[in-house]
Formats: sequence, C-alpha cells, structure tokens
Amino acid sequence: MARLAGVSVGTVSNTINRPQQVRPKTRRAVQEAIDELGFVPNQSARVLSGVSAQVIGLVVPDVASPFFMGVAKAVERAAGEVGHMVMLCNSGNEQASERRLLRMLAAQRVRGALVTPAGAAQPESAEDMPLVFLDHETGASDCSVSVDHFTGERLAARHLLALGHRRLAFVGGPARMWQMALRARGARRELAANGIDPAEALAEYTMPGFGIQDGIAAAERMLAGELPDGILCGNDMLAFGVYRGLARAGARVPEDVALVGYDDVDFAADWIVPLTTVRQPIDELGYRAATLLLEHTGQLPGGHEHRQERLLPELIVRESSAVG
Amino acid sequence: MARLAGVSVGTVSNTINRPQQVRPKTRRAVQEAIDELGFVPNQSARVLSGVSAQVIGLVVPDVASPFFMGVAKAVERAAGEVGHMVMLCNSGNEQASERRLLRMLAAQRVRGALVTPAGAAQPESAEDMPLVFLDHETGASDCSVSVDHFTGERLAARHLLALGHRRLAFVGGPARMWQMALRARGARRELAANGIDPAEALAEYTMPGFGIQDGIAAAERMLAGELPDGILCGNDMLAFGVYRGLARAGARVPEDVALVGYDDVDFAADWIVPLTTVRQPIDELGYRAATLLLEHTGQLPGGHEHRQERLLPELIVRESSAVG
DNA sequence: CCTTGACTTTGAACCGGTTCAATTTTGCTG
DNA sequence: CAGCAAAATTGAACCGGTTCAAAGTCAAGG
Repeated sequence: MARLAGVSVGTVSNTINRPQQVRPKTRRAVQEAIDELGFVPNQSARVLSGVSAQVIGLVVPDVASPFFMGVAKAVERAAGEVGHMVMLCNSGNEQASERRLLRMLAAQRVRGALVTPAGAAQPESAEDMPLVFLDHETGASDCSVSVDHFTGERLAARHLLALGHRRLAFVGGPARMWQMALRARGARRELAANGIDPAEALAEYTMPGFGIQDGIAAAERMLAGELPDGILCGNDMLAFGVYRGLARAGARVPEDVALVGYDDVDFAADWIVPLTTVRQPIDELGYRAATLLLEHTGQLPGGHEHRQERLLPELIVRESSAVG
Repeated sequence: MARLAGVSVGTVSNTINRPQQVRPKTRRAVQEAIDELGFVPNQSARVLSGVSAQVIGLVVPDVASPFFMGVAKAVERAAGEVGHMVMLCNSGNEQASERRLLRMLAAQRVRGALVTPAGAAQPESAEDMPLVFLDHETGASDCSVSVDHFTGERLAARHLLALGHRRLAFVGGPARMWQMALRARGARRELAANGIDPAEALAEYTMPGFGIQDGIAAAERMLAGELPDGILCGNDMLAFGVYRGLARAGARVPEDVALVGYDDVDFAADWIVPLTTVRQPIDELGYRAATLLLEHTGQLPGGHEHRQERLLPELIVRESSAVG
C-alpha cells in the first residue's frame, strides 16, 4: 500500500480527493509513492464506502445501428467530460434481456442508466436506479429525451406541398415501430392542416422491414399504378431503395418525383442524387440524455424534478426534392 | 439485509453462489427473502472481496464507425453469454485519451480489456491488466486478434487479374492508416507474384481521407489520364465515390472498368451496381477477441500462454466486377 | 442411547477505500 | 516561551459482500 511508502492511511485518501487540505510537502511525498508503486485506487472500494460510481449504463435495442451508435458516441463523450464511463448493453429489443441488463447494472451500482425501452413498453422503474428514457416519451414521473418524429415528418410533408406536389406517398417500416407510425401520422396531419384529404392524396405503403430491399419493393408497388409526384420515406434506407426501384423503371428523381428520406445517414448527402431528408439530432439526443442523468443523480439538494425534453429534427433539403 | 429476513449471513452468500450445498428448505427461505426485499447483490462488494469483476473494457478509436460498431456488438454478445458486461470507451484515436481510459478501466478492476491502439503504437501493457489487441499485430508477449489486410487485398487483386485486367489502380486513404498501407502492399505483391511490375501496372492514389468525396476526387484524377480497367479501393466508401466520379463522366462499371471495394459495408450489396468487395470478419474479430480475453483471465491453472490470431477476410464478388 | 462422520450453518476476518471525531502539529500572538 | 486557534494528520468504524475454520445438526450404525 501507498501508505507504507508514505507515512499514513486516510491521508492518502485526502491527498487524492481533497488535496487542498493536505500540506504541500506531504502531498508531494504521497504523490511520489503513488507514482512509484503505480497505485491505482480501487473503484470498487470507493463505491462500497458510499461514493457513487463513476459509471452509467446505456441500454439500446441494437448496438450496431448507426442511430444508436451515434447516440452511444455522444453519451460516451458526455460521460467522459465528467470522468465517467459507459456500460454498453444490447437488449436486442427483448424485454427479458432488458430486464436482465437493468438488474445487472443495478448490481454494479451504476450511477444510473439511459434506456431505449424494448418494444416501447416502459420497464418497471426497477431497482430504484435512476433512469432516463431515450427516444421514448414518458409521463411526468420520469425523465426522458425524445425526438419529435411527428413534427419531423410534418416538416417533410410541408416541404413537398410547398413545392406544389399533391399526389404523395408515404413508405413506412413495420407497424410495430412506433416511430414509423408517428411519422406517418405527421404526414397525414400536415396534409389535413392544408385542407387536403390524406385519404385521397397520400398513398401509404407499410413494408415488412426498413431496408433498401423494402424500398425497392415499395417502388415496384407504386409503379404498378399511377406514380405519385412526391414520396416521403420513413427512413433513408427505404428512400435509397425507392430510388433504385424507380430508376430501374426509368423514373427520374427529382424530375418525375420528389423523394424525401428520414435520418440523414452519412450517405444521404453523397447518394447518387443527394437526398433530401429529415435529420435527427442524434448527437444532441445522447448528450442531453446523459447530461440529464448526471445532473439528476448529482448531489443537488432539491430533489430531482423529472424533466421530459423533446428535440426537434431538421429538414435538410438536397437535390432529390429540388424544384423540378 | 436479506439476512434479517432469513436467519443467517454467509448462508445467503452460499445460497447465491453454491446453492447445492445449502439445504433445500433454507434455500427456499432465503430465496423468498431475496424476492421480497428485491435484494440485488452489490458487485462492488464482491469484487472488493476478491471475486473478479464481470466486466471487460473495450477501447476503440471511433465508436461510431461501422467497423467498430460491428466489433462492439460481437464483443457485447460474447460477454453477455458468460454474464459479463462491456465498458465502451472511445479513444478518439488519441494516445493520451487511451492511456486515461485504460487507467480508468484498471481502477474499475475490470477483468481485462480489448484495445485497438490509437495510432498503432502499442500502449505500455500498463496496469498489469490483461489486454487483448484488436486489429493490431503484436509480438508473442501479447494476445491479439487481427485481420490479414495484406492477404485481403491480394485476393481482390488476384480476382481482377483473373478477369484479365492489367491496367490497375489502387485508391487508398491517408498514409497514416497502416491498414491502407498493408492493403496497397498486398495489391503490389499479388501483381509481382504474377510477374507483373506493380510500378507500371498499378497506379496508386493516396487520398487525404477515406470518404465518398475522396473517392470522387480520385476518379477525377484518373479521368485526367488513361482510365485503368480495374480499380481496387481501400474501402467501400472510396469505391462508392469512385463510382460516382466515373459515372458522371460516362464511364460504366463494370463494362469499362471493374471496381472492387473493401469492408463489405451493409450498403455494398445494394449499391446501384452491387459492389464486389473484401468482407472483413468483423463479428468474428470481436467475438474471438472477447473469448480470448475471457479464456485467459479465466481461472485456468496453467498460465495464460499468449496467442496471436489472424483472421482471413473473404472476397465477395458482385456485379461491379462481373465478367465484362 | 451414544458415536461417528457427513452435511449445514455460523461468525469473524478481510477486501481497500471513505469519513469524521479525536489527536497532533503548526503558526501566531502576547 | 507559554497559550491557543487553525490546520494537518491519524485511526477506527464502516460499506456489503466472500471465505473458511469452527461449531452445530442430523441420520445411521453399534
């Protein structure tokens, strides 16, 4: 123990945590011993004796998706800024798995956790560990940071309407994804708000997945009938697929049909026809959520009033919806 | 404490860790108490008393890159299978940051860590914590799992040669990326092995970055001279960019020039012209590395002989290099 | 009924820090 | 140089488990 090298015991603790109240001379001596022995304080011991852990948990449905990786990166950054670390957990979108992970995090006595609930069902606020929900709306009894998918798609729809398009389509992913449902609803609402009947002017395609192949399939279904003049897609992959499906059949973007995606993945700007899309504030989402958690679990005297933040996405206009 | 509810103290520990040596009746009683109190054992206490932590660290240069996302997911899975958790750390490819993170991991007394060293420099095997290097070759005194970039590009080059292409080009990323350098070397070697002088038959383009824009720029430089009939790219993004640059100028793939990428990102199969590419065994890389670490830190009696594994990438042939 | 050995359970020491009341030192003041 | 308050240091209790020797329980055999 460093204490041998130096001369004391709790003084080492003071030197590390409250240097200002240790005499410079002593401080220096302890420091030397620390360096010499390569002493690294045992966090477990600290946590055990009541200091809160410098760790937060992050539970997401799919680690490998670009969306959550962006979030993870932001969370890692926010945590790092205050000397914390992040435990990354992949729930695979299964509630059982999610429960298990939350319990493990609780066992680690982490400072708290950020969770994107699997299946959109709220996990029992279990284990009394502070939680902040990510991309998931909650009541006032919890903290959350979410993105306004509804308004995002309204922006996209408004854009197409402003360009004069009136025969629209919405290509969405599987119904179980509530984000997709919200976006579809946003599109409908925007039409209605402009006195246009969505039932007539908006053809909705609900695909079984949300990848490029699904987009291609959607395009093929469109081509079977009268082509819309503006297409909203639930995400960029679908949009890329739709583009390919249309291009194969000779339909041109944006001349024949305007195309709008959602997410603004890295690629969107560099796609064959740069894609107009709705950019999610991914970084901000992760950063704010982490900050919220750290604030709340901080030693604020007044108790932690829960907050629900909702972030606004942003429409990025590119060539795929350029004025024909 | 659960002990109150039950009747004892170390017995609770036994019930949890060595149930078979606790009388069924007692076991049941303890279990009930546990359930009732929602008791979750404190991992810090366990670690402090000598049981090794159920946590491993993962330090990568960029959390948000598709490559490391895949790795992270595989690592998470491998860890999860044996009840471990993963601490995700982003070094931002800075050595200072990496050192700090490794020290923090050591402070957490994690079981060990997987590291992709920033800047390819080997971190001092610090803190005596077991490390396994990811995508980084080491001497026999360490564990590592890497991918054979050299052979990967040889496969790609061999493929183009087999198709009869003789005027080749290699588009690489910045010189500081040793992976790119290795790949370029692989291409040269394959030509040489076939009695072709790389200096004559292989035009090398070293771009400042490795994104789509860089690929476009590379294509433009090619177009200024005589077009090659086969192009190897250091990664898929570059290939996509090259494609766009060529397409704009009217050059067709694969009719006028065969194009090969590297990585097999999600997109490659669905690109306008499905891209021939070299697939990295990303999942295997992460999974094997994690397994290696867990094996080695396991309580094997014989001591931990270090192992270096090298994984082989795989050539995926698609239309971009179809027989013209 | 007493032994004996196998099986259970207990209790105390320990892990490595933090904390804080008590003690010792330091630095001034008179 | 004594007297004192402020500053620095110490030491023991504590956090919540694990471990293991010792004590206790039980059932079968003598």
